[in-house]
Amino acid sequence: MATANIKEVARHAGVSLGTVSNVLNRPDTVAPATRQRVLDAITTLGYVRNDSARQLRAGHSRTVAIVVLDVANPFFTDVVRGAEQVIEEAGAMLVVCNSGEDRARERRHLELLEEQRVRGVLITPVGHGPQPNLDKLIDRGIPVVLVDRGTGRANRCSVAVDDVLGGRLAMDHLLDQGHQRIAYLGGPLSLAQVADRHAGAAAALDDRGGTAELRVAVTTSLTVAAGRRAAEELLALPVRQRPTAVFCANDLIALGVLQELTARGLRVPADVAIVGYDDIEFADAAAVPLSSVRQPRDQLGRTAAELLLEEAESGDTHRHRHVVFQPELVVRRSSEQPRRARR
Amino acid sequence: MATANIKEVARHAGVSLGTVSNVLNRPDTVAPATRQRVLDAITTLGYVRNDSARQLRAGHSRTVAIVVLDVANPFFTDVVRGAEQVIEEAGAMLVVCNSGEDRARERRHLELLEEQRVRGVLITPVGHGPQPNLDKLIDRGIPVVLVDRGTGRANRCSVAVDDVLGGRLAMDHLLDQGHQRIAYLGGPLSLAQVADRHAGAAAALDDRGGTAELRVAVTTSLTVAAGRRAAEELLALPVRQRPTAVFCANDLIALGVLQELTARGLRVPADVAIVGYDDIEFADAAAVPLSSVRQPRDQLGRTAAELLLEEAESGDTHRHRHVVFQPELVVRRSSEQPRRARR
DNA sequence: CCGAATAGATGAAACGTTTTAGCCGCTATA
DNA sequence: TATAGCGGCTAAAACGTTTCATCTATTCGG
Repeated sequence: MATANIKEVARHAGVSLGTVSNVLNRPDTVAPATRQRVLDAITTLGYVRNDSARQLRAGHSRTVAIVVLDVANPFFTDVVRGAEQVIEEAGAMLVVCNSGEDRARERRHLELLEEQRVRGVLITPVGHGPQPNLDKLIDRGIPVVLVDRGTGRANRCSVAVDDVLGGRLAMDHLLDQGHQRIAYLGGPLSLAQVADRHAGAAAALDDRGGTAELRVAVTTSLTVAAGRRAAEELLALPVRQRPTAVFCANDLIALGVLQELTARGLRVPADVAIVGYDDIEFADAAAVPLSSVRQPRDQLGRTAAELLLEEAESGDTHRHRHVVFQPELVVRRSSEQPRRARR
Repeated sequence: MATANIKEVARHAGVSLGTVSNVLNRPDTVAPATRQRVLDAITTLGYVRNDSARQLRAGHSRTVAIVVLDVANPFFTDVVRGAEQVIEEAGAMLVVCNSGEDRARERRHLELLEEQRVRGVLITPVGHGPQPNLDKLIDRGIPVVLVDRGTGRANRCSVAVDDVLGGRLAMDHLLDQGHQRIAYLGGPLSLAQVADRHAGAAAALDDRGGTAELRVAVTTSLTVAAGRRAAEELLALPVRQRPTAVFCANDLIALGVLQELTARGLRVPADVAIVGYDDIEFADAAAVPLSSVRQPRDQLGRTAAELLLEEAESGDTHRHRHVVFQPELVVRRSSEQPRRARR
């Protein structure tokens, strides 16, 4: 069906085009009788606003985008749900884009979003370092809020969880359990989350000044499959060098490690202890319930969305803010085995 | 920055407006020298196409939407990834909308998508029965493909997995294990998936003609939390009436049940056997690895996207198709306990 | 060397809104 | 009675593209 437009509605109701627009946008400025006539015309013609035309006129759309590293990662789905809630309350629409930890895909998405003149972008960027794409958006006046990534940059807001602290918490815990050979599993290191959590762990180790050592095994991504492969590598080591505990950059990796170790006959935590990160819903339901560093996921999303809307409303008067949440260690069976001296 | 438009580019390059458009859309029709001049102007001005204007002209956008019941459900995230792949290859963009099993939100999303004149919609609808919103979209010429929902309807394509068969597989398996009191956990029943899986289970029971019984416990949603609550209810039953096996409408519920039962001191599968549905990645990593009915998730998404694009291209000549995949039972520890007569 | 074909570029119309300036008829005020 | 103010409405411009009919050189075949 050739969709009816505002002009046909006007003709059908015997009013001018501008009046129909007023009925739609400022109903109180038009007399009740005419208003009703217009509304009737709208329903009989099945008229539906054309958003392209509105946007064109307005100069920007009413949608907000969130670009995440992995749509299938429960951490991000929770962040998305938090953001969604706030955005929808504001009458806007949230579209979810998946960069898949791939810079090229991220760039492509940002280009498309820029063409669409989106109202704003929430993003967990793939890399750290300079981000020309994001700067371009900001130059164009599109608000950008960094999610799960703190920054000192003055030209954008951010919400984050203190990943260095999170790394510390996990490492301190494992050291407290007496572990001497510990591995950090995660990657790619270009992800700031991965790097920061490692930095925290390394710092905790340093502070102790003991003989414990931290080996790093870099994975290609933060998925269950990557965790499985990483576990295989650990198992390939001579037993005397094999870590007695692993700290994983996220829970998906931890679950992969757990699966692979168990499949190969090792016991968790007796042979190898595991601490994950994110405390996703499935951590608690795992074969051995997983210790994990918990992040306030949906609050992260909600706050990010609020900052974005605030910036979009207030325009130039806006002062960028950087919100940092504190993580929290949740200890479960995967790391809790009481143990004495370890060798 | 006031964004540069095509006219300024034209002026800057000393050509007409139409020529710039040609450079953008049909580069081969313009002389190399001018083309280069235009391209230079584009980069120096930082010109970015305005998609609203393009859409307005074209009459429809280049984005495709997928409306899912729950963004945080791993089943749907996998479907989304499958669809995404196909859509992006075609140079379009996939936006993910979350109905949250809520009819009102679903309707709101569809209205917004209609206003946006999206190229097409992939959707797992909340209810069964007539779907006026979808029919409206179709009337307007927007292709709709039903995901995970077969239908005899002639005015749309669909991809689905045979849920009745899936229910049968699960039930047959549990009956084979000698269970006599079995519960089906899932809801709301308005979800066709939930209803069909139950129908399959009931049919399997009928076919046996034995004394086994199937109790139904309806949950409010398909989440881990709902599963926990359902398990509590089961535990409230007198022991002699308590089911010895439960078949869950999806894996999230199954994981919730597993968690709650374990927390209350029951053993799985010794005291209660569990079979889930979807075979999500975490089923295998659960405390007790979960038996589950596997669905080809990303193929579901891929196929749906392909059907949609096909319809969008071919227009009127399109013949609607209904693709049905077969599910497959994956037996793991949660239901595998060898057992004799059961009482 | 002429007419026709052709490559390359142009100008204007169209897509469907929102917004703004202004018009008309009426009432309240001076 | 003249004027200002106001509610209700209209007409037209503007947003930034794409497309199509048209125009102008240039080239080609004869």
